[in-house]
Amino acid sequence: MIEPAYWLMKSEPDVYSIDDLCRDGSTPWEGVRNYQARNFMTSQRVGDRVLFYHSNAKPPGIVGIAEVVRLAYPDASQFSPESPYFDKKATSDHPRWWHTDIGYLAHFDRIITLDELRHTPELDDMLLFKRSRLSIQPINAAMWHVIVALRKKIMHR
DNA sequence: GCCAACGTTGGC
DNA sequence: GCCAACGTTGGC
Repeated sequence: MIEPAYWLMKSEPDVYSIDDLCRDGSTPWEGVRNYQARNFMTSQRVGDRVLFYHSNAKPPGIVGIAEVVRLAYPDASQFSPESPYFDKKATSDHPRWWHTDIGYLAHFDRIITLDELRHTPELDDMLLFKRSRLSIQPINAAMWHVIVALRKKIMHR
């Protein structure tokens, strides 16, 4: 059996939230226009696990899990002059931007906030803190397990 | 809404 | 290939 890889993917809830993904079941992860994020996405395989992160949210944090349901294919929006994601240097023979499809798995019972992630010593090496603008990033298996365990932890205030 | 961080573009 | 200008991300 092949082990899945783990990822963190950011979305602004005002644009596309985990509730939207829950409603849709799955969605094409269109519109990524950062090379490193694209390269990570093209290396995703069906069955890989995804931490769904709400950025530009109050508070920002991980709100649930999802999975990769379709391998990367060319992003149609790069070819549409009307689209805000249009890229005049992309051609159908040589697409520049690719994306996978992401499927809903579950909401967490609570948000695991950025602040809480920062204060979890096992997560010190998360790219989230070092490369704050990278919207798709790999997560190692140990971190994945720490995070999914955190969601069951009861917060004392 | 502000602004620091940082990725991209394009002139040279 | 450098780097200034510019645009975007995303926390606060």
